[in-house]
Amino acid sequence: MKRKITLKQIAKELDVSISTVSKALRNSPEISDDTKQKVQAFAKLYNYRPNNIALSLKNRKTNTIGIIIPEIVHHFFSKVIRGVELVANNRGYNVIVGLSNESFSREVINMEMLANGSIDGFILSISKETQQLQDFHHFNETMSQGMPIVMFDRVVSEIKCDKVIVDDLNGAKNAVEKLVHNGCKSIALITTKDYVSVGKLRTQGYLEALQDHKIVPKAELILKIDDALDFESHLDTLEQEIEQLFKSNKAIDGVFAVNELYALSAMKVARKLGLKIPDDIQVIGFTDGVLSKHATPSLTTVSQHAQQMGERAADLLIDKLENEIDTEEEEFQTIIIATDLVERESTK
Amino acid sequence: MKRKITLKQIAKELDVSISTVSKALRNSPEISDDTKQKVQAFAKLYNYRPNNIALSLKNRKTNTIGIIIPEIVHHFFSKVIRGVELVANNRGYNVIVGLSNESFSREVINMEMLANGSIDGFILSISKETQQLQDFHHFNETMSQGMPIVMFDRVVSEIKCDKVIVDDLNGAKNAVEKLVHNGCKSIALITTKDYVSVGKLRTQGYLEALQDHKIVPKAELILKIDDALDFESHLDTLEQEIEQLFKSNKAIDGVFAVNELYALSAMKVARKLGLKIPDDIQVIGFTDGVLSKHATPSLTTVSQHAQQMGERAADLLIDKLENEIDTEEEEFQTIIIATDLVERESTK
DNA sequence: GAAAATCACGAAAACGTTTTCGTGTTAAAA
DNA sequence: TTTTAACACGAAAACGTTTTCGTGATTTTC
Repeated sequence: MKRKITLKQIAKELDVSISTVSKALRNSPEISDDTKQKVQAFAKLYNYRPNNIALSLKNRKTNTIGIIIPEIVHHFFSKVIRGVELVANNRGYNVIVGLSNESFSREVINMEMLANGSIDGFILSISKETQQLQDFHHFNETMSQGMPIVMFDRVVSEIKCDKVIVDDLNGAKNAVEKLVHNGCKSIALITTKDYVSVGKLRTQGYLEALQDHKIVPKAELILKIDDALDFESHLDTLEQEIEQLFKSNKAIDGVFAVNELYALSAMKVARKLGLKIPDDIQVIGFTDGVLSKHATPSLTTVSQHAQQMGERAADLLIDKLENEIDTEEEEFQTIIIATDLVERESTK
Repeated sequence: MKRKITLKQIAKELDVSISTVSKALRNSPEISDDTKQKVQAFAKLYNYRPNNIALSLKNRKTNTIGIIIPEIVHHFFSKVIRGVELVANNRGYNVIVGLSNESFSREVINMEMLANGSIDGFILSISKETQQLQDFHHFNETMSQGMPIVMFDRVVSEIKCDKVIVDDLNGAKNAVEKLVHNGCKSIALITTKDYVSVGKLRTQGYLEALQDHKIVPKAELILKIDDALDFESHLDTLEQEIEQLFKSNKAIDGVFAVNELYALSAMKVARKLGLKIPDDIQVIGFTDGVLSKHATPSLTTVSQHAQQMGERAADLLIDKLENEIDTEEEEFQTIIIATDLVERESTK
């Protein structure tokens, strides 16, 4: 088990100085061809690679970007990561992943851990708990130390930074309009409590679509789920609430759900109540994940282009990192990613 | 935008030496209480945190582990990552994620990128292409430079290192036995080509189970899918092949599939052919992901405990990193994670 | 043949830490 | 009072790079 070879060792072996070795390897004109050849051959033989840590320290630049997400076992977030990885690697950067598990304190700890020199900038989506607590000091602190942040999906307007968001409002609006055009007269909404920023916007899209078509929204058609930290385990409750909704409103012929799981549950309950999809009732969900694609019937969804979000976020961050020219007068962008309606079997 | 504060700056402000500041902050008895208080107060005020990069360079230890996986948009792998993150963070380590996208060259590049000082050790699952090419030089090189590797799930026996694997053989065997006990007389197998190590083992488990019950395996009941790099896009072909299988063998009353997608496709085709699940035909899949849980009918699967795999792998790696006592005579462990059969609606 | 220019290389600083060792000052022991 | 011990701190090296600047030797120029 030999250690990695360093410039110093090469210098010693070849009886030249460290500087000569360094220059020879970088093909500096200062060094004679003889010496260059000798050094380069030796380096190749021993498979020399410069130590990244030393480079980071010297250049005060790690070429690594940190990404903090609430949850990794999640189609949307993992697709975002893939997008970030893709452009980051192409542009010579590494990616460190930190998980907040939807917890405020873990978000803070993870950020502090990475902020001390490990990375050059952050890409993140804030945890539910942080959204509830409305405590954003860690973002401000990080940025005030000159470390740029790009937020995606779950953003907070109070923080001035680059952002990449989904056009939640119009995505929802288009989906509901689709239902209206398909002849739905009584469209239910299954959404989250309002503190979840994206849930709120999607709800708003639903309302606007109805208003545009002169349909008066009815409160009894709107089901707001309290999605406590893990909704996976509350499937029963979820289904019961939906069943209640359907039973109290027999006229429902369309459902818009703000995520896949709600939509799938709605379909399941509908089937249980003997309703045919899409003949008796049509369903559209938000978030185009694996579940939608492989459900039976497959689910029409609003696609968020998660990978593209990751790519844009990474480009935004790296651009900022590499253009330190505009030191003062920071300009922040917000990129809005349009959604697509992916039509499948759950709508006519 | 102030830069992060350093020891040097504190020293200058307080008119002491850098060493004094360092010692004061680490509560060295060499420093008087007066000075300590002064320094610590100042450091707190300016929110001083030691620079990780400098520490890494000094200690020749990054406290970061690298994890290379073929694909992140995948329930199994993201669960493994979560497991790794969990114990890594608990034990004071960061996690860097690299994606090979099932490509040999990207696997090599990613490893080289991280191996030059960025991390202390690897946790990885090899790409399909690497499995095909049988080129493992990068693993050997990495290890010969003193960087430990822990492989999980897709491992290769030629490489001597710690491993965490699923008990694929017995997992498959148990599943098939379950089908036998449930009265299935003609059990089909949907698997991959043999170069995929796990596919091969699961196939073997199927065969052993049949033999144990004196059932003679029939070649026509075994469908080997050539899962080229992305099977998501070959759904049609997949379903056609399965339909062919079912039509040519009307007696089939049980199916064991080596992954979720194959199992789901089998269910879909069966339903299309008018077969009732689980009455006419029972289905079991390998890999307990979201699809299985939310399918209708929900799918009985072999659970691999992905998160636990990640945890064990991380512990294995960190143990090795922190016990450098046994320099020579390396002992390598292989941890076998037992599977569970999660019974749902697709079996009786 | 002397001055100037070119060449080929080395010394040293810097990035931000920690730690070993040395040293001047004060307090305790003889 | 002198010697010794304890105290409080600073200088410097080390981790592995890159880069600026200096310098001796050789070559060119007039």
